Amino acid sequence: MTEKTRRTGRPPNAEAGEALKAAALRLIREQGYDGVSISAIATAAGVARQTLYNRWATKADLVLEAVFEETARYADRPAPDPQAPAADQLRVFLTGVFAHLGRDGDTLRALIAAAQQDASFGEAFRTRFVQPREEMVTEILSRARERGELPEGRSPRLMSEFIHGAFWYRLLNGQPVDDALAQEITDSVFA
Amino acid sequence: MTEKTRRTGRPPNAEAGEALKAAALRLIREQGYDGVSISAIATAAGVARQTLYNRWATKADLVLEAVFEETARYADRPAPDPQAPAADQLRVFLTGVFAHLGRDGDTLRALIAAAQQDASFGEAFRTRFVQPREEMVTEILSRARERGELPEGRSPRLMSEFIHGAFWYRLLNGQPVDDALAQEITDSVFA
DNA sequence: TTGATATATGGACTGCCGTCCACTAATTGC
DNA sequence: GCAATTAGTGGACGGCAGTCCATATATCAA
Repeated sequence: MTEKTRRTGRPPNAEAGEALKAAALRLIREQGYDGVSISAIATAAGVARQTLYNRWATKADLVLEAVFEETARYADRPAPDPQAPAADQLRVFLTGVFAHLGRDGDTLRALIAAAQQDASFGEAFRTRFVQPREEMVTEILSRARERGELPEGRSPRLMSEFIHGAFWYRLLNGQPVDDALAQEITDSVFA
Repeated sequence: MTEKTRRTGRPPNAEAGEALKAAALRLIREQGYDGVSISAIATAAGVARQTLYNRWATKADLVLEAVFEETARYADRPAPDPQAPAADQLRVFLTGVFAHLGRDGDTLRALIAAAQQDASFGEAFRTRFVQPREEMVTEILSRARERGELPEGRSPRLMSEFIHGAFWYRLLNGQPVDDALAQEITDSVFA
């Protein structure tokens, strides 16, 4: 259904898009998400403000894409060894996620806030960011269930919601999201 | 330390404050939190914009106070019977909280978002709203622990974080926060 | 070459925010 | 009554958001 290649018209300038994403990440790390205006990003990238709007509807959409590519570049997710004990898999996974939050937690908090204020961005954020991570945990727990490592009466889906809820709650309330929490969560789920 | 009564000067017009809170709640229910500007609230209340700023630093501070008084008016919290089984206490408490979210969940989501964007409001929101509710659950679970109703190896504090995290996560991701979730959570905590 | 199509730019415009100011109004202390 | 103090009003200001537009630019199709 979708046209992969446009047949005509001036092609988008790829450099402009890359410059915008790079400028957004740089400025936000320097001045915080809310301290950076769309105008400032466009100016820093050396393009017109309208060019940014041509690509993304909001600052949040731009930043989501930039963060997404950034994490992919650093190969953020070493897939957990499916043979290891499920508790270890979960702890390793959470440790990795929490380490990322230590670097970009403020940006993620800002994106969660943006998702509450803009329904269309919220949809994109959940689809591209939230659900995949929730499913990774659900999958670890489902394998654990099959191998009898997860105590009876615990639904992988509900446990995954609990786990994500716990660190969202900590993140959004300014509490530490660290290795100790990863250990506590893991102990609690498999106890 | 704080002076309770001012000795001199024109006294604040109590009606203006009440009119602002009432107008804020009414407009937000009609048009959504982000659809209502500070100017619109002041206009609807029939006062100058500066009068609103004299009382509250941000729209979020005004709405937090209005919601707070509103829930107090409707006597939102029938204290759970401390003699009942802890599982029942928890389920009743969660059912009550979730019913409130059905009415004002959108406003609460907006306040959580505002707390991420304004550190000073975040502090007030957590102190006045989040912590008291977290402590209520912690207390129910602590009593359950003393009476041997809470399985060993489960910290009331961590369980309370899990519980609140679970419904925050649902609320912030547009998933249902209903009686079924209250039942699931209760079963899971006491299973 | 010419026309159709799509992007890039700079500028304009409205609305709101947060702040500030001059002025008026209400209250207390002397 | 009068001065000091605080609250309320209306208006101004600069900054940013989001939208729109005229114009220039780049590419494809005929």
